[in-house]
Amino acid sequence: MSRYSAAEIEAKWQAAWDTSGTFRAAHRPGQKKYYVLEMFPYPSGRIHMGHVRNYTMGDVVARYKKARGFNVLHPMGWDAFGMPAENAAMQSGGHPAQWTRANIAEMKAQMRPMGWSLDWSREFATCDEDYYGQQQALFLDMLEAGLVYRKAAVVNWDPVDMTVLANEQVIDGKGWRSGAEVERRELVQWFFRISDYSEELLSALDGLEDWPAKVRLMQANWIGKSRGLQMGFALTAPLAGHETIEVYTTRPDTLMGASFLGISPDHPLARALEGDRADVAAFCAQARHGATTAEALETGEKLGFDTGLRVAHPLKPGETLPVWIANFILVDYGTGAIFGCPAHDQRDFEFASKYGLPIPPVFVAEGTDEAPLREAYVPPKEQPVRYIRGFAGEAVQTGEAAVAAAIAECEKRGIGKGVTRFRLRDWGLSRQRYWGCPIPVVHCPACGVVAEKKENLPVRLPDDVTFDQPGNPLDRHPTWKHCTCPDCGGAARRETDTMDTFVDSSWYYARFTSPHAEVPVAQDEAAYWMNVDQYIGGIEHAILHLLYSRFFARAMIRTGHLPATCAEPFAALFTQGMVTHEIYRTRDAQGRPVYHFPEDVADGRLKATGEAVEVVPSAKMSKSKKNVVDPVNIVAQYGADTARWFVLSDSPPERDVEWTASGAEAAHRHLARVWRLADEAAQAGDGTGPGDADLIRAMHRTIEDVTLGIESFGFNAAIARLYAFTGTLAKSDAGGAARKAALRTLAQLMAPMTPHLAEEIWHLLGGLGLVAEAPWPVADAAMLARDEVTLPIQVNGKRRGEITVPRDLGTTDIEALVLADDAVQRALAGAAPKKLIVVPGRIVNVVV
RNA sequence: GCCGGUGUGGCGGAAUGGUAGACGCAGCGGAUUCAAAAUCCGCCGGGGCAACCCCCCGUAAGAGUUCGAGUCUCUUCACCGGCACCA
Repeated sequence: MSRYSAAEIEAKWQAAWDTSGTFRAAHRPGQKKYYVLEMFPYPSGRIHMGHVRNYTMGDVVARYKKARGFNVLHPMGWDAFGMPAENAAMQSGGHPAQWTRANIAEMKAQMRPMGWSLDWSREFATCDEDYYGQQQALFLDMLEAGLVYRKAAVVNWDPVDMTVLANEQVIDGKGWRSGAEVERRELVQWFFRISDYSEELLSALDGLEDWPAKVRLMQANWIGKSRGLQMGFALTAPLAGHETIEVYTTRPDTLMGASFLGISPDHPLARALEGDRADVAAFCAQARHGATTAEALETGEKLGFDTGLRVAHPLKPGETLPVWIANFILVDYGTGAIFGCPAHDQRDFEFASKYGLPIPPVFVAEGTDEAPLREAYVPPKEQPVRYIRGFAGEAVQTGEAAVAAAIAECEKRGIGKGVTRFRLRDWGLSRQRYWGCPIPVVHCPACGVVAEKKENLPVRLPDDVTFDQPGNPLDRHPTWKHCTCPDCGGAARRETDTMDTFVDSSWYYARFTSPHAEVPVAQDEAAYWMNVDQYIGGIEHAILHLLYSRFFARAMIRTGHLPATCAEPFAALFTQGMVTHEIYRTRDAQGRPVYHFPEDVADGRLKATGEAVEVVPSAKMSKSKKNVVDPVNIVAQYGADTARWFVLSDSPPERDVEWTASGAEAAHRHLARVWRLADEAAQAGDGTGPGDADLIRAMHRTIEDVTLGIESFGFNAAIARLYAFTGTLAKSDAGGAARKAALRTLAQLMAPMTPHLAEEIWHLLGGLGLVAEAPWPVADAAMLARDEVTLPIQVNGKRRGEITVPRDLGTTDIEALVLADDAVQRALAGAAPKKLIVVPGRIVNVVV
């Protein structure tokens, strides 16, 4: 009799899997494949519980699918480019490559003891020359296909990271990583033409049935499709080459309610006026400044400036509207100009009220008459309203119908055309950083922008760079950027921008199918392994990473790098919840919060001083709050199986799970109990016992439930069933043979979650080979059916008793038994039941 | 503001329209032990009752559909997430 020793068991079985190459994926054309992928990590140097949960979920799927006979691909790599490596170099010297490589080594050393069934032979880092070189090849092909272009653009400039950010990387006006207030600058930048795919990226969402509806909705909102009318308003007096002002509207049905025309301070006409008139320039400067401050955004005050210009109303001959410059109009949405319809748009209403402009209603609620408005009347588009200033369609119609009618009418009259617009903008990928994939082009004074030749790839990052000053080290490198033009051979300058790191993660899933290929993706491998059957990661990537990847897959199809079937690279997506922990806080002499690590706290007091701590409700583990538990410590204390078991139990995978010391303790206690049961069974004989049939029946029930649980991502429910079965096993008076069979099955069912313990038990009780390679147990349908069923008896829908009857007893017989039941007799009190409902095999309800 | 989601014991959470609270944590009682650790067994939503018989209440609140509602419909409230001068 010995004790459960995770440390011994886990090292042993990890070595066994390695030796037998259990998790090495090989292309086997005859076998059905299954590709499981978890979002690869940034090599920060430490794994955290979030990684443990994410990768354990993927591992459960991978191991389960393998047992079900699939040829499983379950790779791992590193999202290795990016700012933190450069920041580290700036702060403490050293080189980003060195820092990154060391982190990868350290993190891998923490990951391997977790026992995840990863094919490490496919490992790569995005900072490998091999990887980014192929990425450059992809880029060149995309450039040739017209999917990449350069333009001058007002960009979001992060003054702390000294780099450009994509719109998506600006959160509340601040850089997503640095948190610094973002500035606007005009720079020539590289862009991916993701907007070419707006319609397709939107409509294809419908086909992603195994994605969370939430994620699909978030992407649809992000793409932001709208249907409207684009039309020109003619200036009464042309100015600086402007004869008309183009306006986009989604509510052309409200055209008769227009009371002014508004343009953005950045609109070309405003800029033209700015040059001539100091008052306009002053206003525009104020409006631009105001729009970026947090205060202006919160108060949302509408500022306007009447230019004195006027435009003709296209539907009202002889009538004109004033042209205002307004701070709330965005230059880069629509045409940067609007017509204001204050009666039916709250912003326009506020604006018109402030500046005394008319507010004529276009429609009123059915059954009401025109009356002065105190706020804009904006009913849902599908609600019918009565048009009092309509010009197309019925007098009473829905907004939707009116918009369609208005577009048709305007097109007929030649005063505009229906257009579809998207909020999604092109993806700016230029970054003025060192630690990223160099953009493989050359600027030649004679030939212009020239693509690097593929045989010259990769364009390597130079090693000898310094980080002692802000800005782009590539740009100030003494020699790197000086090169010859691939076309004319003359002196030229290399592009010093590198790619946004989201590019790296937009195709890594495809590279895993052929990580060492001489081309970005080997077609036969991609054809076999793609698409990812199950992708697992955090909800925080719902928009950016997933949208970019969907675009990249399409771009790779267009450039011949992926088969046409790979447009949606992630067939199923699962977004897992976070790992949270209570926060322990005390206050220092100044009343500032001081946080404490969980291991320094016991029974609500600091171990060191005995001072009582304040317990703040659970939140995402974060270093700054010190509410973190290091997986390395947990593995050292309890073993990987305990950590794996615990992060899967307690909460449904999509929800947050709270890490508690007592929960981890309980998980470990349970695994030790299972081990003990196996150890006892191993020493028992092979005899029979009175509980054999019951135990085997319970075993089949458990196989069924656990299988369904895993299939449906109900890992917590599967684990609950395993707990229950362990309890049954412990109490069972079955003989040795049945106990051993039950425990071998238990080992198999636990193997996806606690693979090391499972191997140990499997081996101990005479299982053949590795449990990791054994086929999944199948529940015997005959064993699931009971000979007798217990039917609850309800009286008026409330449970009052139960009867146990043979499974196939007829309804009339059941009715007779029910009416004879004591509780029913009591409820009836001599009267006859109004109704008797028998749901065979389920329940009986007596209505009195 | 708009869109979406979630509300179940002290806590995390179970429950194809069919016995609400599986399983785990915490708590309580007991066995074992000289004692402890470890382990094992039992109890564990609220109220009534001498009572583990039984009765009443109970899944955020209110209404509805149904023989039967945590589950479906409507209204309200709270919390969480996403988007947000997007014309």
